[in-house]
Amino acid sequence: MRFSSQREAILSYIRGVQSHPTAQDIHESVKKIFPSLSLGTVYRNLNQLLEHQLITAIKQDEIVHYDGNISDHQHFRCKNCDSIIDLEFPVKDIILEHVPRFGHEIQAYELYMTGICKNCKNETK
Amino acid sequence: MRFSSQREAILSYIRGVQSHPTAQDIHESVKKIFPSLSLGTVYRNLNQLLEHQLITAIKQDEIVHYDGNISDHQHFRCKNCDSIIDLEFPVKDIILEHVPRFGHEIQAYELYMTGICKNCKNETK
DNA sequence: TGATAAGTAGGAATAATTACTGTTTATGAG
DNA sequence: CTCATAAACAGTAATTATTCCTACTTATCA
Repeated sequence: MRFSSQREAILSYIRGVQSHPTAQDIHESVKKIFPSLSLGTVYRNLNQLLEHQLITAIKQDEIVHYDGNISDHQHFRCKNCDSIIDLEFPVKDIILEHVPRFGHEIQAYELYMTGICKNCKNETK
Repeated sequence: MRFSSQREAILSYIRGVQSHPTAQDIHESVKKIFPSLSLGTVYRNLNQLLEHQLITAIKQDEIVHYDGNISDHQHFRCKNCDSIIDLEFPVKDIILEHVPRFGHEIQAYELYMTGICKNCKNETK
C-alpha cells in the first residue's frame, strides 16, 4: 500500500473521532482539507484500510459505519439517539468459555447490542 | 395485517427452508407458485412480516438474509462455502451474566460468528 | 353485498457502492 | 537524482438492493 496524503487524512480523521462515521461523513469532513476529494477515493481507501486491518467496519445498519478502534471491543446502538457507542470488553474470552462450538472453527466474533443509552435513559427521567 | 395468498406463500417458504434466503431467492422461488409475483411485493411483505415479528433479518453481509426461525439463536457464516448456519443456544443468558452494561439499557443482542464450518473443515482433511 | 382499506403488479426512483477513464504522483531501481 | 511504472486520484457512469408510485384487485367487516 502506497502513501498518499488523501489516504493519510482519511485514516487520521477516522482515528480522531468517536462517532463511527459513514463514507459520506468522512467525505464531507476530509473535503475541508482536500476540496477536490472524490467519494470514490473515500470508498477505495476505506476498502484498502479494511484489507490492511487498520480500521474496521460496522455493518449492522443499512449504512456501513467505520471505526478506527481495532481493539477487541463491541458496539451498542441507541434506538433513541441512534448513536453507536463502543463497549470495551474482551468478548472473545466470554465467547470462548461459554459458547458451544457445534464442531465449527470459529475465527471471529461480533456482538451487537441495541437499546437505550445511558444519556437518553437519564434524560427521559 | 390482512391475509393474502402471496404473503402466505412467502412466509411458508421462509419457514420451510434452512438456507436464510435473500429477497431475490424468495422472489425466484415463490414465483414458481405465483408467476406474476413482483419483487416489490416480496420486499413489502418481508417488511410487514418483520414488523409483526414473524421472521427476522440477518444484516451482516451486503445483502439482507431472512430467517423464519424466531427463537433465541445465533448465526455462523462459513468463509469457505458462504453458508449461514443456525447455532441454537440462549445467548441472552450468557450475555446477561457476563457482559458489562456500562449503564445502558440493553434490549436486544446479536452475536455473529464467522470461520470454517464443520463440513468444510472435514473436506479439507 | 358493498364500501373501503390493504394488497398487488409493474415500472420508475433512490441511494450506497463500485467500475471506468484519463491524469497525476509516490516509489524504487539504475 | 531521474525516470519508468504501478498505484492513486478526480470525475463521472454504471450497478444493485431497496423503496416509492400508480392504477388495478381483493380481503374484510359492517
